[in-house]
Amino acid sequence: MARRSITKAAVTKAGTHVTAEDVARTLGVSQSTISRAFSMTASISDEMKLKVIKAANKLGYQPNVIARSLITRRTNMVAIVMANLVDPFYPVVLDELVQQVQSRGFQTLLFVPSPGQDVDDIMPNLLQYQVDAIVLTSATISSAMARICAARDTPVVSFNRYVPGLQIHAVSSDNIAGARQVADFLVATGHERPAFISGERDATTNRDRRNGFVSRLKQLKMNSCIQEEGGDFSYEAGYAATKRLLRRAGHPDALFFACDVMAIGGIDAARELGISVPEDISIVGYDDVPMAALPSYSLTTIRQPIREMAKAAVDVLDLAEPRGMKSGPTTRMIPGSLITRSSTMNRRAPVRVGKASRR
Amino acid sequence: MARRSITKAAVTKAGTHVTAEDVARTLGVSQSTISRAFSMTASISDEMKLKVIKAANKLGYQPNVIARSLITRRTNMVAIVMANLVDPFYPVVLDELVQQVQSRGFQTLLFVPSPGQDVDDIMPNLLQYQVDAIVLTSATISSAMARICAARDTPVVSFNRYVPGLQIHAVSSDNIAGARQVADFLVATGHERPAFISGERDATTNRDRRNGFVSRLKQLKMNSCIQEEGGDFSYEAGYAATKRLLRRAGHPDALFFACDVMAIGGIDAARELGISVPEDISIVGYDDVPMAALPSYSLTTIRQPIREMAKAAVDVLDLAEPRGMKSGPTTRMIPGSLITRSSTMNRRAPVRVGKASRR
DNA sequence: TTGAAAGCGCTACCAG
DNA sequence: CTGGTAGCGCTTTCAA
Repeated sequence: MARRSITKAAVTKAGTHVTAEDVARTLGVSQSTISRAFSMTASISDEMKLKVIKAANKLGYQPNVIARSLITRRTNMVAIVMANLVDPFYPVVLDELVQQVQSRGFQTLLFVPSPGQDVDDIMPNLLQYQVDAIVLTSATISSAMARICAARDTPVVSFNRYVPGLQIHAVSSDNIAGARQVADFLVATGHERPAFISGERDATTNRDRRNGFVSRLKQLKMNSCIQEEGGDFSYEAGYAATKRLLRRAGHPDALFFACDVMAIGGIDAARELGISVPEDISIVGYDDVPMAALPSYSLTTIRQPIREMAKAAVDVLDLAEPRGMKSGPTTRMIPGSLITRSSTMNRRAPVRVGKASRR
Repeated sequence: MARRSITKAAVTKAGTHVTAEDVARTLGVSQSTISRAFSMTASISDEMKLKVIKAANKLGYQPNVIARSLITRRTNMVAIVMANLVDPFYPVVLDELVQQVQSRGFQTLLFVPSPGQDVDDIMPNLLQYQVDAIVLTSATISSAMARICAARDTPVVSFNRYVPGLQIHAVSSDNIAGARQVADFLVATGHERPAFISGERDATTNRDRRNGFVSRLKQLKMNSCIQEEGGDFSYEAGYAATKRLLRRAGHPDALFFACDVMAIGGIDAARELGISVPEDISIVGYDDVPMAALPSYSLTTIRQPIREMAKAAVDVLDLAEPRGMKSGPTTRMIPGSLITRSSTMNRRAPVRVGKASRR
């Protein structure tokens, strides 16, 4: 026993690893008092609190949040799962999400599934870290996994995807309404042969954008909408699909892409074929990524309100509450807005629509 | 049917916090045994291990890594501090770093300093989480903070910056050598009035690129290098600096920017002024961000070997070792390579240099 | 190989 | 308001 305390004292002296116990000893108070000085709920005299803080600073003491977590059952960590960091849409999403998380006094544990790994595979690992909440971006989990999270009272929100019936929260922009705005706009500006180029076939974002677009065109008595499969949401997919489409007969006069990055690939493909944008063909994207505003592309698109979406997503996790999902799963759809730039033009009065703006 | 209800029961129980104790009780063994089944160093019979794992799965038990951390003093978390997620260089860096961290069985705790907050401000918070190591991207800490980390045996590596004399590891690309390659290339292709447009004035990346460029030009008997201050590494800074520079007399025939994003701003600015790239002026960037390869820009640049840099950064943290910095701070500089595209041309034989390539 | 017991550093409850 | 005391869930001696 004696040997043990000698060792401990030596370690303390070395400056490594100062504990509340150490601070208590130098002050001749109890360890509980040190704890109270760093808690905002516990009652402690201002005088004592000041004394403790001062001593703590001198010794370099910082409460160990890991030890705290063990007893409070809260780690103050939110897991964010994000499969694709490189597509320009996601850095903005991550930035806004992390800001929201941090502004509530929480930290972000970031999980990037390796290629070929799906979210369910990483969930067990993630849950071991006892995170207080989980944000899934452009991904979903199985209903079995959703049940496990519910049983643990760990709220989960899906960002930019939703699965009807799945017992997790969801926040996305209103993709159907956004796509309808595009249809309205293209028809109003005199386009007669619109096409939709899809991204990842089964993603809800893709389906909603396509369905909203096609169904609104039908309502407007425009029954022929060419469709081309891109396969995924990449630049390469947009580029390749555009080349295929434009080489075939019956050229469309407007292309609506499932996302901006694809649309930018589409613009480059059209230009390579000697087809001018917007004189020969109008191009519309979805997202309003930073690149869409560059003068070389100046892409007409639907702006996703990422900041509000991120705020809504983190709000619904209800981090201030002790734990759990209070009110059953919520689905929130936030409307986007049409940003007209010069990748589209009015074919009734052949003047460029919108104005070029740099970034 | 029967199996189904068992599963359901297990999940329900999972809600009430399955601990090693619970698994031990159902198996009639000690809690220590459960612990040993999930440890790879402890000795346990294969038979027992299997039995424990099976029971654990049935009950939905997962070891609580927070509790484990308290005693092992290792959280298996690496903090990554990244101030700017939006500039296209950083998503790639983050992606590679996280891959490296995860591939070693660690997780990433991501810190994004809010505007106006510097890294020293967030370090105390970060250290409370008892992370095993810290990666700072494009940022440094005070020497006082470096000493605190050293005292705690928490290794720190600075990615893409270095501070001579600071007791932390550093990994960056060899910016001086890269800039020299640019100078060599521009002189070899007949440029006579080069200019350098700087980014953030005091960043080591900026200083090394400028100094490497200017000093190499001098060696090559080209003593006049125009310099223009951009102020920061943004598109806007590159755009504005280019406008200022090109409106003044004595037009340069080549612009070397402190980074790609600035160079892209520069291309847009030049085009707006009716100056053709590369016919009237050659433009070179630094980084090789994904956008640099787009046909609209097709930017000649120095490619930073981000994957190797990320690997080197995480390697130097020596995560496999119990703790601490074994061998004093290391500084590694990894060479980049010149990628010639069509934003530059050979002014001796006026034909475009390099070939356009999409992304 | 296994079980019992002692903590890791902290919070939370109970008296005083 | 403060000190004592009991754990949080786990790893790790030390015996058996």
